[in-house]
Amino acid sequence: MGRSPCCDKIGLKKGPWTPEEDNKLLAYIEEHGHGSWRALPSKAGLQRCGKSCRLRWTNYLRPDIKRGKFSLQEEQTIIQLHALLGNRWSAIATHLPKRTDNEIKNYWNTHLKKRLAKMGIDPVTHKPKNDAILTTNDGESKNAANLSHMAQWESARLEAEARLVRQSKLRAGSSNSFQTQNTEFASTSGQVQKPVGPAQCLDVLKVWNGGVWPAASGGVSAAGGGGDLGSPTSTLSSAAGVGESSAAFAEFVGNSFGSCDDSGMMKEESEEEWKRAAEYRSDEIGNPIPFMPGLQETSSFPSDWAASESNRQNAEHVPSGNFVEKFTDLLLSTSSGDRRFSDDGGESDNGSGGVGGGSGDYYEDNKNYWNSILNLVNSSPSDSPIF
DNA sequence: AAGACTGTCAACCGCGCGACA
DNA sequence: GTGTCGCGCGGTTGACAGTCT
Repeated sequence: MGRSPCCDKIGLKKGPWTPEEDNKLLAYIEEHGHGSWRALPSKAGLQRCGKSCRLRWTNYLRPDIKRGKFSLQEEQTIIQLHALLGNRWSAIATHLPKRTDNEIKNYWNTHLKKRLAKMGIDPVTHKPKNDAILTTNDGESKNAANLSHMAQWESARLEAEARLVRQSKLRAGSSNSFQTQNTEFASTSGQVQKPVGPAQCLDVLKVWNGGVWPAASGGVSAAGGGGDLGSPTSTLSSAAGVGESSAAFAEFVGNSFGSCDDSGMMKEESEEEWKRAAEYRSDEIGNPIPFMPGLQETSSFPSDWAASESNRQNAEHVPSGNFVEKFTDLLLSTSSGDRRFSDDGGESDNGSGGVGGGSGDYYEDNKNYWNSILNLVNSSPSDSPIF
């Protein structure tokens, strides 16, 4: 229903745009704005459908488009946001203001997806392809299975919540409520009672940032939602379960590219670097679990599990030592310049290489990681359809 | 040198949604 | 309540360029 027939008209040109057509379109939009896309072609003297004009404008002619190679930072952003948002390219594009969704989508499909796959990461789920990873720890297979299930469930639910947020944002107009929205959102599933604004998904990260680090906070804290944070249905767990593994991975990958040039652009050929990153991962730890630190030790697990002393011990059995420490070490060095040897004293712990001693730091590092995401989100345009 | 193969990316297609009559 | 319009989104295609054999 409601299908626009505009592109079915006979006589409309398809295919590549000529410079003349570009000029016509540019000239018209500069003078009149695009107005109704459907009406534009005839007004501008173009034998194109409005849809084609809109695409040409938004993907190519728009003056604020940045073309050329993606920077390392942009790559990281894409991977992180893809982990959180999936194939919602327009949402991702709002965090890369000078890139179009089409460009990001193409870049993902032609570069990033393949690289992730090469490293054994499922580019869809952002999990290691070898699910046995999750079951290698004694007695953890059940939790892992539940977790996987929850992650899928949460992913779907996050989608719905994001939609609600988006709808409410539209209703609220382009108000300045972005920074002032409540923090109720992240508490429990089914509690999207107040889809009042775009800050709610952001609050997921804020709550995550604020209180879900069991070891660091002495248990699943109650930021925003009381004990419900540990609920298997919390949005939080979605962000953690679905997002963090890949996000952590993204950070790792990004940081493992020490060969960026001064402009922040990745040098050719990063493929080799990715390979090395993969080798690093497997060689150093012999177990890829640390790529999913959040899955192992965060509120993705039910709170009772996370709070349980025995399970916490299990969590500490997660081989989060060398890799995680190196990972977070790298992470810190990237998110704030090379600070791995600086102020917070992280290096001393990292240098120890001890798993147990690094546990608290591990949570801190995860927290830092999500701080980076949070910063990313906070610095994103306020009209982001998602955040 | 030439054909085959692969990678890239602009553009198209189909669908869903909100606004509106 | 229903149908139409207009738009935006994500998936896919196909032309072109570069690389390989």
